[in-house]
Amino acid sequence: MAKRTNPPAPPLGEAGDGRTTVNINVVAERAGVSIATVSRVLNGGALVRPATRERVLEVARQLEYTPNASARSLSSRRTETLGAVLPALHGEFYSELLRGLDLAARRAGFHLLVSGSHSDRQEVEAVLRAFRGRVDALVLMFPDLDPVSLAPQLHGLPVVLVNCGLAGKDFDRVAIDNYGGAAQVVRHLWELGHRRIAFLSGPPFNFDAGERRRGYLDTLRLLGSDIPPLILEGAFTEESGYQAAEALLRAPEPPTALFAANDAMAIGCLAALHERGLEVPRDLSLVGFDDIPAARYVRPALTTVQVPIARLGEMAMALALSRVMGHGQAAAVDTTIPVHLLERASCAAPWAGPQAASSGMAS
Amino acid sequence: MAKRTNPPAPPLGEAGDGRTTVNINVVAERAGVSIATVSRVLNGGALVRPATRERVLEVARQLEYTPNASARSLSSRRTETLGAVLPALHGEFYSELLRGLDLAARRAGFHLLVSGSHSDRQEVEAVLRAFRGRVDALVLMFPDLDPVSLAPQLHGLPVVLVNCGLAGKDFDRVAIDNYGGAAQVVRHLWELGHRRIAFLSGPPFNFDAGERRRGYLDTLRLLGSDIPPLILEGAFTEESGYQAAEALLRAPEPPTALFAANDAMAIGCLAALHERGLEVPRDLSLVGFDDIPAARYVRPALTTVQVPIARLGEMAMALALSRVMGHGQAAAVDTTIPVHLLERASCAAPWAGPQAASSGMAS
DNA sequence: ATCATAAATGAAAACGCTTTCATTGGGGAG
DNA sequence: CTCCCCAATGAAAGCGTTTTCATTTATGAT
Repeated sequence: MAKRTNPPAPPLGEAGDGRTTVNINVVAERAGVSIATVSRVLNGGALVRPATRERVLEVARQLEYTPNASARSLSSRRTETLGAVLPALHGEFYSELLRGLDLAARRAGFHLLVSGSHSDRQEVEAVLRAFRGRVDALVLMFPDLDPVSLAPQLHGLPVVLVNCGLAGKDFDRVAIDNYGGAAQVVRHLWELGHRRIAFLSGPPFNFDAGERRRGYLDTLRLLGSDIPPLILEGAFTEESGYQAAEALLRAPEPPTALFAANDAMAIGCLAALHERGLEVPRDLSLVGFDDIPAARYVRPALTTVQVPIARLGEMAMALALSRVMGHGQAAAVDTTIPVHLLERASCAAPWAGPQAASSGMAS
Repeated sequence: MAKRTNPPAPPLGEAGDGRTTVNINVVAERAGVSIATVSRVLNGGALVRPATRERVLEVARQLEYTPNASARSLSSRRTETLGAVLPALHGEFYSELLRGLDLAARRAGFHLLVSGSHSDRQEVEAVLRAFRGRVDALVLMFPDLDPVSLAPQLHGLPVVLVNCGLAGKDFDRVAIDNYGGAAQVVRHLWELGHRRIAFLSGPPFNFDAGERRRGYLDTLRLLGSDIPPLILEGAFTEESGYQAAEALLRAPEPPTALFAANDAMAIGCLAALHERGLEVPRDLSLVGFDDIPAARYVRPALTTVQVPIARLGEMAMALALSRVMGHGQAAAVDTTIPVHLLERASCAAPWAGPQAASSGMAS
């Protein structure tokens, strides 16, 4: 508070006080050069005589000088920091995403300012505003918000959207190939001989969920299925998977395979089926999506779609960084990360044959 | 680069250019006051006439003015940002920790600058240096580094150490009650009737691992065990758990219970035992530590110690924040977060009774 | 009304850096 | 031996705030 009350102006070079922060002036004086030269040495390094450079560097090392980041960004208008605004920070998905972001950021010498736990639009806007002057670009992810409407808050910062629809032409975007992954699942089941393939969907407005559903429907049609698709509504939670399984068993003509839009729901199903004395994959083939760690531990181990989430993060960061370095503002980029099916133990050829009569299923 | 090349000085109030950043000057001019007043309105808000305040606020809103963070911190020496330097960002543990940190930070209106993936000391030092002038305090976690030796890099920033030994008197510290958790485990097994309780340890220099081991040993002694403790060396990985189980089975007098220093190893054990045709808990009682999600999914579900990791993060952040607000520099604080045993299905009374003869075990 | 006093406001000096522009010295070319 | 040019350096002007200190303007008490 009363830290700046020294009109006598502390004699620059003096470390006398013992606690005077070492700034560029001190280094300059000690090295017998101007602050401009110190700055040059520490940055681009162009146009400094080797001898001078050495001297400055030596003094800086000796004094343990570290440039003040705020001052630097104020002056240069670059923060060397990227912001990541996510719906949450914990959980398998975001954790991996973060790791990818961090990896790519550090590789480029950038820092990562994160913010999670946003429930409503208000909060997101507040954060976006607060990030002004703190970051050089943003990586945004909203499973359900409309990103374009946020544009005004962005103050012209480069933005990369992760896993969301409608990039518009203003933002770069990178997403998982949800559609393709779903297609692979359906194809796989189809090739095993399944014809009655049900789909357990995610929350209605979630982007990933929608894409996976679309993949399921399109592929079924593409394969020439003449049986109407069966879609159960889920919510990406284990609980909702459990309930869906119960509903499934009450269906007049139960399917021989179930494709759950994520692993959590698949695991919920598994529990429900197990309780009913049904066996996977004998009585029902089951596939998930995401390949969360638990998928490996359930019994039977879950066949699922492996999603390279960390790579998603890395790509997003790379895109953001390339905007920051910004050589020539090219048009918005839209990247899709491929995924692949991981066959484990929860699928088999249909028990009662492709032309399953509904009777054969009970017990 | 050539952004500042306008000697004619852009007429302040003019949005004419279309892209002139709105700063405090513009707001001041439009509101017909000095920048000092604008600053006052936007900050403490003391000593401004209500009418003036309203006018300024209105103009600011209209112009969508957001103060520049760099300038603000340069001047005020506060960044409203906290740094978290962790060994990694992904994985169950860090993910939860991060969530706690984020939660507490946002609650206080602070931002979170994170950095993970540090392999060696060099990198940590570099990050610490780079954080200067970017954060108001630090939350540090090194499972194995000696924190005190880093002090010089810290430039007098407040620091909170998470889960590490030797806080020294310079740093606050918050840790999980590893020791107490281990004690609970041993007691639980003892009460079930187990006397031959083995311990599968973590990496030698890891703090958590050491504490858990200490808890195991002390408690056994305290309970008056006359059987020498049996310690197997592990590495906190599933793989090492698997191998340990094999070693265990070759022991002359196999224990009736195994306490693994973390869940990953316990799960590895489980797999190995299962392959040998042994059944848990009939042939061996098994306990883990951490309560990772997978612990719930393995069969039998793993009895383990639940660790409130998010709370750990929250506490760390709270401590850091209280230093930043810094009313009176009290002595360093050392907090321990309690944990509790979660009984699931992997423990039972010993099969062959407390006075187990080694013969009874095979099959 | 008048003056002391307190409440509002403004001017200007930092904060620590980057970057422009001017200046200084040396070296070669003539 | 000059002259010109370029490499190396320094002076100084910002960058957008906060905060001190002085100044102006209201508020009461007399």
